[in-house]
Amino acid sequence: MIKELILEDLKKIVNTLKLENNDRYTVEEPNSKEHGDFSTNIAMVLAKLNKTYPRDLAGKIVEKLKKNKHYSNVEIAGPGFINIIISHALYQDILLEIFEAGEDFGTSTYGNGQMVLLEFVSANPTGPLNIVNARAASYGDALCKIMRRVGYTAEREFYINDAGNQVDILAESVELRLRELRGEDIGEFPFEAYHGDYVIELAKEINSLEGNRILLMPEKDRLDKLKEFSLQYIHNLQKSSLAKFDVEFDNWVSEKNLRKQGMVEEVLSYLAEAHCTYEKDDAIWFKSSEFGDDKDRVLLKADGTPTYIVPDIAYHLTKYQRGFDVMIDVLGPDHHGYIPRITAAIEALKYDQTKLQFIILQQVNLFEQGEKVKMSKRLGKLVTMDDLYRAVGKDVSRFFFLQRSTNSHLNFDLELATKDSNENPVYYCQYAHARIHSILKNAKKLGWKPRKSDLKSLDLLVEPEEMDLIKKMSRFPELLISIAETRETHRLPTYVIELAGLFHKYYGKHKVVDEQNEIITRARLHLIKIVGKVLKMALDLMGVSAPEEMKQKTKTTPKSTSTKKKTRTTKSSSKSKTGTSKKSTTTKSKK
RNA sequence: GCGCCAGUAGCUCAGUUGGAUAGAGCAACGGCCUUCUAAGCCGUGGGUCAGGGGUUCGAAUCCCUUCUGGCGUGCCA
Repeated sequence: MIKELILEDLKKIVNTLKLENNDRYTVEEPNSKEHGDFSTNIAMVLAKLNKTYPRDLAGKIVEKLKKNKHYSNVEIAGPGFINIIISHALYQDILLEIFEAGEDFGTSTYGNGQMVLLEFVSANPTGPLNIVNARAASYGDALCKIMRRVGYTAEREFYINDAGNQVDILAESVELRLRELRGEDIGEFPFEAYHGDYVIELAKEINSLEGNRILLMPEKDRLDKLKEFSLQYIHNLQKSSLAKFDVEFDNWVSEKNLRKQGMVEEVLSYLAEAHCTYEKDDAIWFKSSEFGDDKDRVLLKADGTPTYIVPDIAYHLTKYQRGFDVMIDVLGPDHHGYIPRITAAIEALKYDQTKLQFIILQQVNLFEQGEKVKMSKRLGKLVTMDDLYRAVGKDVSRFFFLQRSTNSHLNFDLELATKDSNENPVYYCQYAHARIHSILKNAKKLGWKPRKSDLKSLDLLVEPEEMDLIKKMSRFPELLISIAETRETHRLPTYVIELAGLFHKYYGKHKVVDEQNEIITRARLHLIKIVGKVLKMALDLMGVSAPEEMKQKTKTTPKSTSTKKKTRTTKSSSKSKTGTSKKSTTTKSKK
């Protein structure tokens, strides 16, 4: 909001001064307060072009900027930066704008209604969702919400690989467990089979519903029945895990259905028609190396069955056929080799490849007692999304996952998160929101509720901390746009932490409710109420709740052994017994 | 071997796409609760931005190169 304003003013000045322009200059928020509220490098960028020195050019621009009432001070600094201090009046106007925007604050038409398809999670239906799936769910859902907010028409889609080799193995695994359950000796459980406990649970479920009826069926019927049952069971399992995270999908696409519709054969014939296939060693190959892949890929195995590539290509063709402008695949870390294969096919079939984009979510490493937890689906050793939910809950998980940029590995210390969640920034943000509501409640007791007529006295807000809050809020709309553009959702949690921090600071320094001064109290109530709304909006977009009061869990029973309590007691004891603190410092200095 | 990603404070990570003295949380240390919720605030210490070279007014950021870690490189999905 403010940035755009300054950029516009600069543009006008460039015109009136008849400067050569390359539009390369920017307006930034300097990290040091001494450099003003905003600063621009325009003089440095345009100096050479206009055959002058940065500081000379800056002087001319500053002269013009100074005439604008929006800026209370403008000065030249360093090699030719122009530092701008925004007037209180402009901040107050912006606060009013934010108030008037209400629930629509941050919404925009930036996306122009473009149709976006977000595919994420898409886990194999052979087991419960794991930690990476949880990360994908948190990411995809948040990105979808943000993109909708800035004017895209976005849909969330889950592609179910409910056909192929892995499903056969699942059915066989279940059968073995079922036989075992009914007292048969199955020998050693095969290495290839799925070892997770959920397979045993699944078998129990079948046993209680069907007894040994299925086992008596002829082999083909038996496996089909087991397959069908298992897929449904696991699908429900996955769906319920997602529901706990408040993640819902708009579409579920089944590979099995695509195959039924003859898509596999269609893709094979399309590629053949495009002269992109050949036969070798009894298999049909795709000349993907001609389209940027490392090597050619098998489409149809020697045994006549298709590889996973074929239905996956088919699936992506349906995305194109459904008319999306942008299609985003959110993939796990082990799937980046998959990208050139799919894009090769898209290119071979002459679809617009630029519409298909990929986001790779890097690995999630779990740590327990300082050691990395090895996870293996095959061996059934995995930490599930449900485990995570039980350990830390939805809010902490989602916040945590969103905080990291997609292409950095994420180390998740499960023990730490389970033991004590105080160090989670989630609480810091939620607490800010709860504090605001608490203040509003207290003001209400005095009969002071924010009224529309109070808006006239917003000019009483002049404290630097108040300006900081407004400034931070004013950047919310552009932040959402830039997140939608870059798909970097991790910038939202960062923003919330910053805004919450500014509020906590404000809270510490200024008392909002001043019984002696109703007018200023009312102005401040408006301010914090708006801050609360922006916090809530941002948290909503992340799928994190914004409670109006915090459960005071540290102040409960004396039995409670939370770390916070411990640190507090040690602190107070070191206060009273100075000896202990001295001891600890000496032991430290020895190191 | 080749490809993708990463390497920033003791730990976990940001760093507004090339800007000024590199930040936050946790951990450590010191202070602040008869005052709107101390899950908070204020202060202190902590850095060879993996190493080297280059590009320019200016580099954690861009280019080259070396090292380290993760992943991929299936007629598995």
